[in-house]
Amino acid sequence: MRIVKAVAPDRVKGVSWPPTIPMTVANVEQSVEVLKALADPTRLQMIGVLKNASEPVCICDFTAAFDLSQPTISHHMAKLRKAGLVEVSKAGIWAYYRLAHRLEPKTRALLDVLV
Amino acid sequence: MRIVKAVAPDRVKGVSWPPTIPMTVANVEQSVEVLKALADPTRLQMIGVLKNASEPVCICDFTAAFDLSQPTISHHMAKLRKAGLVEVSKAGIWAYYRLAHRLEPKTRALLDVLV
DNA sequence: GGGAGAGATCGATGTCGGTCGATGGAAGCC
DNA sequence: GGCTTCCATCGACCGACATCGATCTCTCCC
Repeated sequence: MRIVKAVAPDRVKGVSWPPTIPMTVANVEQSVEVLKALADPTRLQMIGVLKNASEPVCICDFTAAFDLSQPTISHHMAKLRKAGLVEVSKAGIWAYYRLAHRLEPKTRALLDVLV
Repeated sequence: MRIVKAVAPDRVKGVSWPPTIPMTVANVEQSVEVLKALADPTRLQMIGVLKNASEPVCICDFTAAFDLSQPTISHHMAKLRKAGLVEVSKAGIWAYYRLAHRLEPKTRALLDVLV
């Protein structure tokens, strides 16, 4: 526990203790993008399904599983796609989604913790 | 790769492939709360600073380090506090923040990956 | 008590994000 | 060609959120 009186004299804003931020700006931005993509119940469960699935999953199954409209499901999948978390492969009428093969190691570790 | 024609007949919505969601609702909600708290550049950097700090950090240092107003910094810290990620200890005039000691193991692992 | 400084809260504002209905485009079937 | 189905996109709506100035509370010091 710090003793306040002892540090009071040299507590000048931005001078005594400029906290060193231990990440680069690019690093933070990239992490935040992934975190934002995962910070939604629907999308997190989607990722959970895809991570545990042995084969790509048809998006119509998500539409059936979640009580949301088809555009909303598609919107969420698009977010995951834009974040680089999932990939899509069209097969005739259907669209099959799976986790991206080439995930950043950090992202992969994140998913291993979460799901 | 799936052969579409072969699966077409039994692709009935919600019948053939109800995707099993491998997490409980409570689990998802708790993870999403933490992810939302971290899915902001300012807050993620705050957590990074606190995780690497050997001592609690005065919030005035964050106000000096980030180019944001004092209420905004306070608002972000409150979010981290409500998510259970940080703890505050008042010492005289100043407020010192640190990572919560009793973090969920999953949350701890999350921070280890991120920061 | 009175002034000064730190930090939390309030109220307002602008932007972002989740959701839906409607529409569009592509593939399969008659 | 015409119809159907699946899926993405668009436009709109509404609630959530980041940000700020103003204010309040608390503590310290004179």
